[in-house]
Amino acid sequence: MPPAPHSRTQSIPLRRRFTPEARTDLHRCLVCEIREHSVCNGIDDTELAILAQASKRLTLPPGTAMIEEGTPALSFFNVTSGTVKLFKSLPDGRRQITGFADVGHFLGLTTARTYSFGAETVDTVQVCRFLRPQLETLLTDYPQFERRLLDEVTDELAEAQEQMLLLGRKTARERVASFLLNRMMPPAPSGQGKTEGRLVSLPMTRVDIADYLGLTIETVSRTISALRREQTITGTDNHGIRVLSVTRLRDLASGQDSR
Amino acid sequence: MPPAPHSRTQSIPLRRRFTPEARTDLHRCLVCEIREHSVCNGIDDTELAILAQASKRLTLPPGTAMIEEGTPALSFFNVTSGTVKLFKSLPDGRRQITGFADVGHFLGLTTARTYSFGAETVDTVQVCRFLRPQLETLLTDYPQFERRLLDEVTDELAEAQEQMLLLGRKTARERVASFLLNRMMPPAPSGQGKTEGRLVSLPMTRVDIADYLGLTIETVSRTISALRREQTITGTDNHGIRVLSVTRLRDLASGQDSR
DNA sequence: CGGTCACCATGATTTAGATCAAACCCACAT
DNA sequence: ATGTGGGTTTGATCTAAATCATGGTGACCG
Repeated sequence: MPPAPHSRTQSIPLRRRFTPEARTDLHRCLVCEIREHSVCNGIDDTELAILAQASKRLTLPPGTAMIEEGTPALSFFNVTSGTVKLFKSLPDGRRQITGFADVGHFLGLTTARTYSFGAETVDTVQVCRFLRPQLETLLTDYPQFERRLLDEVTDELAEAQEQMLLLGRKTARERVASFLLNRMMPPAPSGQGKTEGRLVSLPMTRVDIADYLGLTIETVSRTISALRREQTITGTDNHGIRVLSVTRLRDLASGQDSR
Repeated sequence: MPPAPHSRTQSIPLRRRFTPEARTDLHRCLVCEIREHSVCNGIDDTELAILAQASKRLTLPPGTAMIEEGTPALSFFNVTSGTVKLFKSLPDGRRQITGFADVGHFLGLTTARTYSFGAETVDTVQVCRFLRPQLETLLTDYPQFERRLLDEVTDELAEAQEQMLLLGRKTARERVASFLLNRMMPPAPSGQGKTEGRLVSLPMTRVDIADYLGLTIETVSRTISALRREQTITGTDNHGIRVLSVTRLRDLASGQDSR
């Protein structure tokens, strides 16, 4: 299903002169190491200048509110480093984190006038921000960009369905196991394994994990302790956990609990 | 949205020659009363023949398995009447219904080789089926079709996030109230109110509702009984419920419980 | 018309996870 | 060195919803 290149492209003034700022922006996109892992991959190398001018890079400290629930939907972001949490809240303060947007993921897409969700940085985050009208232009001018975005949203929806299964039907143990599994880093580059076990990336706090898994911090804490006790995971540091038995964790996550 | 009987339109002016079959298909799309409420709206009136030839209409009895989890993703469907349930399951049989696809909604979209979810008809359902390659063609040839689909998926994702909030953080009462609210039919066409209260469309069983809300059938049953007892809803028929106080239900759904 | 079956309601009891309550750990500021 | 505060762990108790159990209702059928 390779999306055929579409030649509907409106003549784009490529030979236009760039402001110095635009030139650095172009450079930014050219050397962007996550480009091929994001929606930006939908745009041809030769037309990166367009992309660069449509977006602006920002660096945000931990705990920055990027999107406020209910405010006008003006921006679209692409995460180039760090982790952002997306969430929805109830009037009394109960909160559900609906996902973590890591490197290469987008956020802020909506068809509504206002955002129906909030977004806040977990750690230091770099994003490229697109304003709404500029995103619209990219979508109509670059079919491959639009196609790429469609694919991303489709994947996002599949993940959301998986999370609904977790929230609606899994036990606390199964939820935590699923979570750790999902956040496992790719296997170490072979050769010298630093330590035994695969690393899990956990930049967020227990509160965030609890709000993501539909549990309380106490239950999350107890469950992680239990997994540690029974040697499924190790690591005393809260944000650095190692999976000792991936298969065991997989069994736990899908309810094949032997214990 | 009662699916009005197709009015037999007479001769349709055709510019090109179609096979007889294609001609009936074209007719089907031309008179399709839900077209403007679905992705098909992305295709121009003059090019409906393309759309008609890319799809096939099917009528399916209640309880038909349309999509089996894990099977090759070959089809894409557009619902033109009835209700389809989408779900994911765990090895031991626990099931989470991730959504109900009603008239105008699509199902079967994925970037993966196989479906990660199942789909089964709730009542008698009519769908238009597109095969994968044909869908791909439509997407690349008709940017507005693709855009429309992107918008649909984006909305779907927003709904999924709302459902995650429900599953992760709402009480049983709040879940049932939210569900009834979401499935309320549009307000009666003014004038003579048939009976008091707004009708709720519930073609599915208690088991389905429970699997959608992450509860057991007993809890769903008890909760509906309680709402009836306290005059928030009426209707003794299981599939025909009326909302007496929409505002009350809205308060319940968002946790502003006065009781 | 009596029997089977699918679906629903409701009561009694159990339990997984929430809530309540300390205490600990560690970075950092005074 | 000593508080101070955010984040975490662990234990004791409570409770919302699950589980277990029973009966009802109506559709369909030989």
